[in-house]
Amino acid sequence: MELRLSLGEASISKQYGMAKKSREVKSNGNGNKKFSLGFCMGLGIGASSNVVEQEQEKSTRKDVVEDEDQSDDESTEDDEDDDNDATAENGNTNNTASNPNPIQQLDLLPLAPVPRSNPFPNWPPPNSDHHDSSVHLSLPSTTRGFDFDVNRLPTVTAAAEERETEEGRVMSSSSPTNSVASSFQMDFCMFRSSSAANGGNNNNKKRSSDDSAAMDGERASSRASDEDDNGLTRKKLRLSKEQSAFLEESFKEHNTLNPKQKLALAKQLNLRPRQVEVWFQNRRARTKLKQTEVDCEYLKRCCETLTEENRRLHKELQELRALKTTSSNPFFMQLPATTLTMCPSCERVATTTTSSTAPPTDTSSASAVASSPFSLSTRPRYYPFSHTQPHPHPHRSAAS
DNA sequence: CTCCCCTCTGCGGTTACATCA
DNA sequence: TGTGATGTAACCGCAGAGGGG
Repeated sequence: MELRLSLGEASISKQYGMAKKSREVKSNGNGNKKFSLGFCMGLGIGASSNVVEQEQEKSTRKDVVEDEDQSDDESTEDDEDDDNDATAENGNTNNTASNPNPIQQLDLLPLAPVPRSNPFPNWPPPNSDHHDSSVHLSLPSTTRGFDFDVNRLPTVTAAAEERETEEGRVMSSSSPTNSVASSFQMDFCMFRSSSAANGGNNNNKKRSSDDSAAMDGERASSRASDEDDNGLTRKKLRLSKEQSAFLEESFKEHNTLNPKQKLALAKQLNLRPRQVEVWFQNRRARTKLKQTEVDCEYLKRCCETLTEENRRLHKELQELRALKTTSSNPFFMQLPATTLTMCPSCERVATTTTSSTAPPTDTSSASAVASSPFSLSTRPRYYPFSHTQPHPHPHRSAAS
């Protein structure tokens, strides 16, 4: 089987001209090799076996069940309803559990199109304004305003299957990057490997609680895409505005997610938990980057202000020296030492009279920096720089 | 208790793709 | 229509925490 797979991968990689990283076959930690069955469908030719379809559906169900084990408010009736819906949609009444060794059916894969069930029975949501994905499959994804939401797993109804069968020709002849089939199949790959990974985990490490088992499954599912988009072009999946807005709102509340939150969010948005996880990771990264930019800008302003202050001080010093050399006042030298300071905010020079015996104040010392209004502790926080919190003006108090 | 292994998670960096000017 | 810039989803590798044997 591995040989068959590697051949398939090679063909795909060759066909797509990809520099594929060697992650096609991995150990699942139990010494067994696991691989993506679904990748064979990535040829864009279409799957050929009902058995394969059943396997996909079965693994999908497993994912869904495990996901819903994670959520407290889910009942198993929903699962059954989903199963029924999927079966009804598919028109496939075969007993999927009756196949003892479905993996052996792999060699039937890459030929004729086959009816596909909906891997996510509740996908798309009933009130979704997204159209049946099968309608959009015939459209090139590069078209502007193309409405096919690649984030949603395709729902292929029996009525749409014929159309899709015809469109398979278009898909297979189109460029891989434009092929809707690629994302289509990537999703199948993930479901497939999810179940495989779950099995591996269960064999490898026995867990007593359903929770932990589900966690393993979820995590495996999360990372599954890392392993199983073998040879397929990574499809860019744009989140819808609604999804982004919802995620954004959620991020405002908490910028990290615990597994339950992640699953709930994924379920609510009809995304995979992995997508939610990645979105939050990227969102945190963006926040950090923004903060870095703000800090950078802030330090730049600090630098500019200090440069200006330095320039003024030099100018002031020159004036004082000129005054000193031109002054014939005998009391000039007996005046107490004066330290000039400038408020970086209002840019006014203030004088501080010190004892003539005291050492001159070093305005560039660390203490001066630490007391500077530009200390890092007061740097702005990812919002526009403002002076809403004016710093105390030492020279004002000294002057008063 | 300590060590080792495994899993999970977050992060930094990067890649790949979609979109726009 | 082609192209570079930009935004971002997805990926990779690593580190650290935590649990179990």
